[in-house]
Amino acid sequence: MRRPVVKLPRSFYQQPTLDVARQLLGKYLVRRHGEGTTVGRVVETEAYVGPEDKACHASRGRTPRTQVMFGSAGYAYVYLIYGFHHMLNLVTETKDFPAAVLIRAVEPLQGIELMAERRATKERRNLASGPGKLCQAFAIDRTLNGNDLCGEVLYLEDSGDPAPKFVTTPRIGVDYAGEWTHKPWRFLIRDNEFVSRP
DNA sequence: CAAGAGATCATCT
DNA sequence: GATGATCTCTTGA
Repeated sequence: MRRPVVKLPRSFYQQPTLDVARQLLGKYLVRRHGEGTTVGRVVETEAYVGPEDKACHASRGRTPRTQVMFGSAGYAYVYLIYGFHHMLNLVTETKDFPAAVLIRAVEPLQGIELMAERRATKERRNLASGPGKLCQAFAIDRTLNGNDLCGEVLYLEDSGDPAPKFVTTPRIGVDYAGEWTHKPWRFLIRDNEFVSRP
């Protein structure tokens, strides 16, 4: 049923972060796990771009937490926020330039029962429509921080679909970031019901 | 449906 | 010691 599997290569992540964030829309997020494989179509992303971007964690310099973002492209940056929720980011661009794309929502495609179990809900629309929700549904936590996205555990696939129509908005939850708060660096597939919010 | 509160902890000052 | 790149539940229209 599924198309030829084309795992996104490292060169994909080495592009400018805004391009990566846009091109990720419509791609498939694949998570392999002992309990089963889960797959979702990326419908919402956000770009965090470099040391100047006050919303980007790396704007406060290189720390133990942010060092993954300073590394090479094509690795996962996963951290815990609010003491509850994990966030999945994909490191982009070049070594020593700290940038990443946050995956904010996916449309569940495969392993839906497993997601429903982990999320304790059956509503397909509520399984992965938010950055914390999708990490729970896909069993993504800090143990995957620094994980190679060109490996076998967590990676993106080209869906083969044409690039979807999309819209942009300011990023969510970064009101503290001054002028950077308003950058239209959130990307979402237009009229998609699986986004975290319109 | 909108708004608000509370949950809970790794990280950095 | 403060603070989040959030989610869920409760309240009240």
